[in-house]
Amino acid sequence: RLRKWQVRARAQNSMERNLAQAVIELERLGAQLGLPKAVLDRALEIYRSALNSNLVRGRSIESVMAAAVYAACREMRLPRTLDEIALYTRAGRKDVARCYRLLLREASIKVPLPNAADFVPRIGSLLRLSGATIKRAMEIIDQARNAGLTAGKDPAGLAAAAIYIAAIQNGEMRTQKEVARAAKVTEVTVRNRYKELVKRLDIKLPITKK
Amino acid sequence: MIKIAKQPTYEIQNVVASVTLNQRLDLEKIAERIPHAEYSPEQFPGLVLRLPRPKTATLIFSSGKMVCTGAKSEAEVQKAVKSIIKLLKAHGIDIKNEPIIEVQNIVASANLRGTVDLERAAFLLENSMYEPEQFPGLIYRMSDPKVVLLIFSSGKVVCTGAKKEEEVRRAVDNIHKLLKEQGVLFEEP
DNA sequence: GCTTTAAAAAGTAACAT
DNA sequence: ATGTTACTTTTTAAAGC
Repeated sequence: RLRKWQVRARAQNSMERNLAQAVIELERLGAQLGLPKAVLDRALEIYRSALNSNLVRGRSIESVMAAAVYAACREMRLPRTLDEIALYTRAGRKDVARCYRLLLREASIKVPLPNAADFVPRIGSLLRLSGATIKRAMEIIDQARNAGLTAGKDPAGLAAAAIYIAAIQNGEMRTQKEVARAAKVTEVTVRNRYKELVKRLDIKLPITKK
Repeated sequence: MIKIAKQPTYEIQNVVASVTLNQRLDLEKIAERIPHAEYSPEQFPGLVLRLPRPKTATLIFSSGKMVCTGAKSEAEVQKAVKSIIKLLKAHGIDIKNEPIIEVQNIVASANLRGTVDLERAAFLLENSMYEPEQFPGLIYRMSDPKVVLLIFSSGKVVCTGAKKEEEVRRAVDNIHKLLKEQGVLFEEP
């Protein structure tokens, strides 16, 4: 019986040690990404469930915590891409992505589908655009979804294109380069999405040629 | 007018097979004698032999086991393995046993002939994963046959993990039926 | 777990012209 | 601004680290 108690105590200790290290990692990530406390709390909950399901065994605490933070952001509809989070992690995007998929499948974490509109406020504020323009961009995204133009597309790219169009329509024009940088996608992606939206949604733009 | 139900079409794109020769092979000797053989043991233990026809790449190991990839059919696998053995023999490598060939994986592309609402499909299908931020297709794990399907909004599908062509056919028919039942496939040929 | 090989799908990216 | 090449996802065996 003593043996059983020792095994249990040892397991408990290793879990506590793991969690202590995970909290340090979480605080570091939270500070670098500037995430609100509610998201960090949720990320820790997710990490705890992963730990209790033995999903951390054989994986780095860093990768699993990064995946938990990404899952928490997604749950709470915060516009953070996986690449952004992986940037602050020693492990690469590939490893964090793998841990994230593990959380979805094995820890039965449910995450809402990414919505391009969720990215609009953040990109809009980075570009110092008006509330009206942000609202217009969200309308465009809504139209795009109804027209079936969003399937398979990167939500950040769609948000960038919608903002690019909305800004022009509201006389607050930003270049494709500026929008692309704020949305963390390439100019080519902004251009491709923008062209498709204008064509398929019959969007009329003020004479902005050249 | 007679309604002709548009059946999904599919095409096998890649067949991977393992081959057992039941004899050890000297990869160094093969690499020396066959100039286009690629062999870097520090990088990978297998020697790579590419055939132009059928267009395949075969990995050869010192244990006498091989992995043939790139064939478009099981018949092409047979041809490729025969060619490899003939090539080895022509370079003085003795092959005495008949190769035991086993298909390990079949990859096929398919067309459902319609568009798919991936967002709704992701909610309705239990074993699915849809992360457009990462990959444009919806990943669906089918239990019978046990294959994985990558489904795109265009109605194009990739089926992988099958070991028999029959499994590909069933998987494509199953997903076609399933998506129709769930009302997420909009057929428009 | 990684290394290597092939192949499709559609999207995004990097670098060249 | 367009074109090319390349990478993302999935599957599968092989021998060894």
